[in-house]
Amino acid sequence: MLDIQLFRNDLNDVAKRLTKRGFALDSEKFVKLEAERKTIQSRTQELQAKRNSSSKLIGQAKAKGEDVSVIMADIANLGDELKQLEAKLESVQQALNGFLSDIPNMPHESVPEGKSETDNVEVRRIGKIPSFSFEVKDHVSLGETLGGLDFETAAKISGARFSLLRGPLARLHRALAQFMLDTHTEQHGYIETYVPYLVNAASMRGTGQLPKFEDDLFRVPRMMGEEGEKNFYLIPTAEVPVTNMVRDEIVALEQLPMKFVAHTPCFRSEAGSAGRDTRGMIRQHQFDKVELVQILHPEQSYAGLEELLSHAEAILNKLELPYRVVKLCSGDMGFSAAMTYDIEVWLPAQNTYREISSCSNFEAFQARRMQARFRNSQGKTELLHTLNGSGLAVGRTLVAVLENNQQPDGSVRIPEVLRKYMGGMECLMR
RNA sequence: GGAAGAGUGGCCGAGCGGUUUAAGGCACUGGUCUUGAAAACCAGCGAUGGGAAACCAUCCGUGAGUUCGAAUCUCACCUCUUCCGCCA
Repeated sequence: MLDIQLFRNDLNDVAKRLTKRGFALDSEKFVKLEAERKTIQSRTQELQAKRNSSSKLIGQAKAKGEDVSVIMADIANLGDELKQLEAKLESVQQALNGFLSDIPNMPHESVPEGKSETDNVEVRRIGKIPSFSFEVKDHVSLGETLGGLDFETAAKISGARFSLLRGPLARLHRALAQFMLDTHTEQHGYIETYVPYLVNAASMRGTGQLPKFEDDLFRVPRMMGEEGEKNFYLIPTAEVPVTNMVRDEIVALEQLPMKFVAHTPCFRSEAGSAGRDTRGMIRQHQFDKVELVQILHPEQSYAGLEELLSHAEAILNKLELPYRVVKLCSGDMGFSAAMTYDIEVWLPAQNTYREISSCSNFEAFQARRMQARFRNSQGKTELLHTLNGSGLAVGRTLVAVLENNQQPDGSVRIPEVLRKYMGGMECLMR
């Protein structure tokens, strides 16, 4: 959520900056709602003040044993009017809040302008693209050759967009996650966390998945009371539970920066992705990811983003996978982000780079929704900044490892750093 | 699932219809004292919204209700603690 003060102070500027990311702000609606809010709020508060002072007078008069009927008569009808006004104010404030909740974050000044991913800017390419003297196989056929990558059984058990791993491939998947966690905790200073995979609606609102993107989520009904929040949601990323650790908290300055890493499954409905990446395990309803989250002082957030990006890159470097870093243009960024770098890994079978990590600075956008604050050096509360990035998507990393390390006979060389997690195995073969 | 108890500012904790304008303490900030520090003493110190400011409003787990007036009374729900049952 953006700061409502920005809208009050310079609506045109906000509208202009949002246009950059392809969002058309309904300025008129804001002006109207805000004017309504102001009128109703001041009238409401006026009546509340009158009620308060009259009630106090009654109390004092009664204590002295005086007659209170005159004061009582004076405010006889106040209650009804107040009740109506309070209800009205509540609904206007909700409308205003809903209006703000649907507005995406504003891109940082340095974000390149653009409409789609074709306008993204390549920052650097690292690693040498492997050349093969034979026809390269994609991970699906490599899985067939090796055995242990089974989409048919997964489809039987669950449906499309699920995968099932067996044997050494399943172990390699686990090895990747272990390796990532160990690297981030031992070398990059992150605290390992284990978090819930089912979260409430408030958490989803906090990080920006709700109210706008409910279709992307799996909702788990909860048969409980008549009222209240009856649903759990499966997390689409560990960003949600981890970032929400600071929701409704005021943390001490000394606790910053906070750096957390979590390995979790991620669940996405992939609504609207029909027909995209249907082959293989590139786009699944369920996949594992090691996620990096940083909670920071506002002045440190952009340095933090570069650092976090380098942590994700370190994994690719150690795995000897070629990749490139791309800075997303204004039109391609996610709803809550102010700046995003994507890391794309080289996939030989597709002869292209594919996203394997996305690292974003949300500035105070999520923190404002979450009321996540710290006490600054003046002792005042101030909103935190939040960052997160994949470090990395485990399934896609598995795909990249398989495809980039394939041998003419269909076997796969295991990268040096993973071997200790594979019981010393150097090669996957049938 | 059953029973009992409890949720109050950054933390602890009093308050159970009207000087609560949320006591008191801890922590924190400033000051006095001191070579410096500690201690002691003095003062300040919650959050959110509105307002240029004075100031006003809201907030005592959440939501409804009763009342001129609710932290306080009523109802529902949530969370936590203890005990019982079940269970990986």
